[in-house]
This record gives sequence, C-alpha cells and structure tokens, in this order.
Amino acid sequence: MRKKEGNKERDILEAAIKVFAKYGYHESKVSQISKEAEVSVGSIYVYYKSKEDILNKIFSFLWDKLYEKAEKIIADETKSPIEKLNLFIDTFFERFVSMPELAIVYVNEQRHMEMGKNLLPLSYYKYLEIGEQIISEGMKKKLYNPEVNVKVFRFFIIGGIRNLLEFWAKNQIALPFTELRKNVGLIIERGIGNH
Amino acid sequence: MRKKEGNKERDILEAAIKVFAKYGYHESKVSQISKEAEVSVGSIYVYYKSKEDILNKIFSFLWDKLYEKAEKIIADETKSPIEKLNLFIDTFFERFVSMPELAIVYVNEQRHMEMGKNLLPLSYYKYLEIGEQIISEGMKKKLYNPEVNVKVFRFFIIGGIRNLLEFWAKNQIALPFTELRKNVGLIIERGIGNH
Amino acid sequence: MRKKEGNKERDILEAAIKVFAKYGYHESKVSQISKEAEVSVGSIYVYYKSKEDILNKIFSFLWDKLYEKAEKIIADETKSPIEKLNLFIDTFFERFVSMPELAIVYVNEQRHMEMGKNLLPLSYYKYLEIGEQIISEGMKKKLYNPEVNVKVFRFFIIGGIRNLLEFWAKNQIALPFTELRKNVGLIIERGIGNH
Amino acid sequence: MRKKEGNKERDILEAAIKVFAKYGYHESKVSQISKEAEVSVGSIYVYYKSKEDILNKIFSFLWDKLYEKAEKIIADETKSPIEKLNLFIDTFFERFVSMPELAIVYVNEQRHMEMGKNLLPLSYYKYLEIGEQIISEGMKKKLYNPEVNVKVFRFFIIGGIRNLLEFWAKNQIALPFTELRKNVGLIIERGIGNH
DNA sequence: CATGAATGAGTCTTCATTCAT
DNA sequence: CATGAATGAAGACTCATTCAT
Repeated sequence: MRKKEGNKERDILEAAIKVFAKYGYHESKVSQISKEAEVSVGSIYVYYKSKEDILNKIFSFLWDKLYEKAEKIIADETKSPIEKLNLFIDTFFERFVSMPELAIVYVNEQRHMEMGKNLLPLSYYKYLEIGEQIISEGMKKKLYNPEVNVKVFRFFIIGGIRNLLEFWAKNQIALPFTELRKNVGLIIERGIGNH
Repeated sequence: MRKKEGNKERDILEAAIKVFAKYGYHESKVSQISKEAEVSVGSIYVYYKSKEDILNKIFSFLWDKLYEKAEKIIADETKSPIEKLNLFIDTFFERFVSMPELAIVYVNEQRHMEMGKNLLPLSYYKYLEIGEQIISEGMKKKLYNPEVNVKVFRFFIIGGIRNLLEFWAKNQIALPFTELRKNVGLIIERGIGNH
Repeated sequence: MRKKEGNKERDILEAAIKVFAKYGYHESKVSQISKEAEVSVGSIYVYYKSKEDILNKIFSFLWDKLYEKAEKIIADETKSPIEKLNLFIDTFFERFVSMPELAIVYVNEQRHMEMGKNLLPLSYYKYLEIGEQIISEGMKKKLYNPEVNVKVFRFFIIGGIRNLLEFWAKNQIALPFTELRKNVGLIIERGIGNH
Repeated sequence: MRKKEGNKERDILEAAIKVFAKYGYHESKVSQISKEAEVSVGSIYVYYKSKEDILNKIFSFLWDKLYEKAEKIIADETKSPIEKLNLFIDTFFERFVSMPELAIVYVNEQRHMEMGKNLLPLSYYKYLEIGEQIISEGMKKKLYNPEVNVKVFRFFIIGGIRNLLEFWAKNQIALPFTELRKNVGLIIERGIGNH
C-alpha cells in the first residue's frame, strides 16, 4: 500500500518537535530534522515555507487543540469557576502527556516567538483570554482573594506551571504526573501557608 | 590606554545585556554589541573569549551577587524561615530593579545555557540550594502545608517569579514593583483562595 | 545535481593545487580556490571539511599513487637494487610531469604539514620505507659505498630531488626533463656508487 | 647598569628565530615573539617595520655573514677549486652550529620569501654566485665530470644540504655534525668528480 | 511530489599594527 | 624609547534555501 498522503507533513512536525526539544530552535539544523523524519531536506520545503514556519506550525498544533477544549469548558454552565479553572489546568497538562518534548519546545521557544516579529497563533491569545475570563468569573463571585491582582496571578500561575512542566518533561519518572497536578492545585488554591 | 578611562569590560557587559534582551542571544550580533558599547569589535575580544563567554559572564554577574546576599540571609539567626523566604525573594527582585534588561536575559537565555554544554556559574547552584534550605527549615517548623511537595513548590515559585519578572521588565509602568512584590507574597503564602 | 556533470570534487582539488602553488597555502584564500574551480565557496565545503582538509587530500592524491607504484617496483624480483632505485626515482619524477604545480605544493607545503599536528598520509611513510628498503638491498649486495651513511644519503637525495623539482616546475623550458633525470642519475650513482 | 642599547633589537631577532622555527612564520604571532624576547609588542615595532621585516632581517643576518666569508674563500689564490668548494660548504654548515633554529627557519621560510614579492637580501644572490664561480673554476680545470650540468648540480647540492640541515637541526644528537659533513663531502666529490 | 547538490549571504573571530600615555 | 589596550580589515566557515533532475 502506498504511504498515506499527509503523513509526511506530520512526520516532519513531530521530528522537528523532537529536534527542537533536544537542541533548541537555533541550534537545530534543518538537515537534522530531515534525518529524524527520514525525509529529504527538499521535502521539508514542500510542506513548510521555512524553518521558522515549522516552529509556527508547532505552536498552532499546540494551541489550536487547547483552545478548542477551553471553549467547551467555559461554555459549560453547570460548573463553578473553581471547577472550570481546575479543568482548564487539567487540559493544559494533558496536552503534553503523550508528547513531553512538546512541553520543552513550548517552554524554550515560545518566548523567542513572542520577542520576534512573528505572532503566535490566534488560538494562543484566545486561549489566554478564556483563562482570564474564568478567573474574572471567580472574582465576581468572591471566590478569590480580592487583594490579589488578576494579571499578576495569571502570569504567576502560567510561569509556575511552565517551569514545572519543563521539570516534569525532563524527569517524568521522578515526578508522577498526578502528584504534580495535585500540588499545583494546592498551591493555587491555598498557597503554601499552613492554615 | 589609548582612549576612555571608563571600564570597558563593564561597558561591554552592559551593552550585551541590552542587546541580548532586545534580540535574544542567537539573533544578537557581536557587531551590535560593539556599537551599543561604543567600542570596536576587536575590543570585545580583548575582554571576552567569545560571544558565548559574554553570556557566561552575564550570568556570573547576575548570580554571584545574589548568592552573596543569600548567604547573609540564611545565616541570620534572628529571623524566622518565613521572614527569610521573604527576604530571599526580595533580594531576587531587587537585583533587577536597576537593570530590567537583565531580567529578560535571565528569563530567555538561562534555559539555553542549561541545555547546552555550558554550566551555569557555581553561585547559581549554591543560590538555589540556599533557597531550598530556607524552605526546608520552614517545613521542619511546620510553617508550611505538609501536603505540598517541596520540589514542586520550588519549581513552581521560581517559574512564577520568572514569568512575572519578564512581564514587569517589559511593562514597568503598568505594574508597579511594590504591587508586584506584595502579590507574590500573598500568592505564596495563601494561594488565591479566599479563606 | 543542479549543474555541471563533471567531477566537482576533483575540480576543486586541481584548482587548489594551482592556487596553493602560486600563492602558498597560507596566502591562498578559499574564495580564490572557488573562483579557480568555477564553483561557489559553499561547494568547497560540501566536498572538503576545511581548507586544511584540501591540503591533506592533495597529499593523499600525491602519495597514494606513488606508493602503489613503488610497491610493484620493489616486488619485482628480476631487477637489481640499482635498477629498482632508478625506477623508483623515475616514477617519482613522472608523478609531476602532467602537473608541475603539484611539485611546487609538495616542495612548499609538505614541511608545514610535518611541523603541524597533521600527519601526512600513511602512503607517504610507506613510500619512504620502500625507498629505504631498496637502498638497504643495494648495501647488502655491496653495490654502494659502505662509507656512506644510508640515512644521510636518503635525506640528501630527497632534498636534492625536491629542490630540482621545484626549479624544473618553475622553469620547464629552461631545463628539459630528460636532462634533469639523466643528471640526477649521474650524481646519485657516482655519489653513492662503490667504484 | 643600564641595559646595553641594541640588545633589544638582537633579542627580538633571536626570539623570532626561535618562534618561527617552532611554529612556522604564518602560525607565529607577534605577541609570541614579544613574550619570547621579554619585550612589549610595541617595542618590536620600534625596531622592525613589520612582522615580515623581521623575517627579512633574519635572512640578512644569515646571508650577510656567509657572503662575507665566501668572498674571502674565493679570493684565496692558494687553494684549488675543490678545496674552495669544501671550505664553502664548511662555512655554510658552520653558520648553523650555534643556532640550529636558524636552519629550520632557512629551510621552511626561504621559499615563501622567494615566492612572494619580497626579495631576499642581496648577499644571498651574491653568495650563490660565488658558489657557481667556484664550480665553474673546477669545470674549467676539468676537475668535474663534464657530463654533469652545473645548474642541475647546484640545485641538487643545495637541496640536499638544505634537507640534511633540517634533519640535523631537529636531531642533533642522532647525527653528529662531523659525520654529516663527511658524508656530504663524499657524495658531492664522487658524484661530481671526474674519475 | 521528491531529492540533495549547489549556493552565497552573513558571522564570528583573529591578529598585525597603531598611538596615547 | 617603551608600553599594551584598542582597532578593524580580512577570511574561514555555516546553513537555510533553491531548483534541475
């Protein structure tokens, strides 16, 4: 049977994730990706406009699906803001379970994207917006400490999770996913204090 | 000396921090640094072995001082672990007040360093160790929630602060430093929950 | 392939021989070689690891073939040591007839190779060994003056030939090859001969 | 006591000979020479126009003295051409006895000089001329084999000696100078002699 | 579509030389 | 004269991208 069309494009994407995760975007060579994907260098340029385009597509790949799920979470009227926030964070973590390298790429390269002239995919910004909405809902319902600045909180949470994610991606055995998730919940809800 | 009485080595370091902050290490050109420092390209190589060496020195510059201060904090027997942690975090933030670009470089490039073959300066690892010790002290004295995994907590805090730092560095006016600091304290101690 | 059907690797080698012969290794620029070979600079690095690698390959090109021929000469049981030495020297000279620039490169750059960290090709050392063996055979058969130190003789001969070779390569018309060869024979035979 | 004037110029020259001998002209750095001479880099440029100028002066230093002696040899009417040639070669070898590194520089760098735009010192060309005159005298007096082409002979001898010189400079113990000299005499006399 | 040899613009780095002190 | 920090021109090498096959 002839190899299914479309596989090659995906193969390249996954190979790139692996290579970028290992060496970082700038230190990764297109030829390495072609080797990892078992594809010729030329083929990469059939499916992607440039090396940078691959990175862009990786982020679309990451955020499009997350945004899709987040939309469903916020629309669910049966859940409280606190439950929603929990689900929101759950989906985020789950995105990486089957692809830890994606976490590394996210952590290492997203900032580079944000700095450069390249916009991140729209879905990323929409995803963040949903996150803020969930927290705002909680604020309105007095579920959260009113002293806490929402923006600061959001950045703190994202940064904290991002960093943990990286640690987990590199040390999957040392830190079981469930423990990770539980602790994040604890810290967010109650901080570290022994109330 | 042929020109300038200033500290050329320091000028170059500061110029590099600015340029790296703006474009990222890999997109920064040595010639840009030389222009920013108002120094010839050749002069850079009088004081630094290579472009990478400059980055190394930036991290020494960052962590050596922090480690020095952290040592004093932990040695102070008159303070409780909670006070120590607060001071510890204070000094960290203060490191960047007079040099916000250093925060950007720290946030963007430290991971690249950790990935590559280059070790970070020893002071960095020692600094982290002190941080862990302070938390451990607090744990022993039952000041912290025993359910929280220290390692997870450490990574979470560092990541959260790191991310906030970056936001602050890019939007100093939007987010007053004092507000930033106060919120971090709140979140760490009490989480977001409205107890 | 995108252009040319010729052997680009060989073209580059020959171009490099010409350029090195004219300017010397250190004064030769890779860009000059690329021009001489009518090839882009990048192409040179497709076939050779570095400028130095080209020089290495030139010496392999020179000595591999010579060694091959020398092996046949020494194995020939029908010839006397004196005949063998003559043939040995003949093949050496002939190596350069169609490529006088190679003689210049040999004369000028081989010493630099010997001084540096780069080994010459194995074939070179083996070739020399065969030369010594031939002379040793002659010694055993009392064909040569026992007063002459073989090592000194070998160095003398090699140096003498090397120098003549250079003169000839630069002044091919002024000194016919046959005359050159005949004279070398005379000097060697009578210089070393056991009269 | 104040250091004698003029020492510095000579110190630099001797240091340069050592450094050039060890690394070759192109791989030698001016700063290495300054270190070897225990002199500042700037001082070198007080006494020499450029790095190349140092090499030029080395060759003057080598050939001027040799030429001086050669002039006396050829003028001596009491000696036969054969005796003169012997003396001529003696002085050449002796030039290097107290400074083997000079031999290495001569062997390795003189060709580079001959290739480039730089002329060798006049004394060099005059020295060669005297050598040819001595041989011509011998030819006229039928002392040498008329079949031998003088030019070829000259180049052969010079090349042979040059090569031996290098070997000796690098292995002074393995090859006693007297043995070296005796063998050269044997080869030359019998090689060129009219038996 | 697939290939991979060919390309050359773009950078880091070196080091001989200068010149203010 | 002596110094050595400062200079910048020059060159080796890389690698994303192209395109003839």
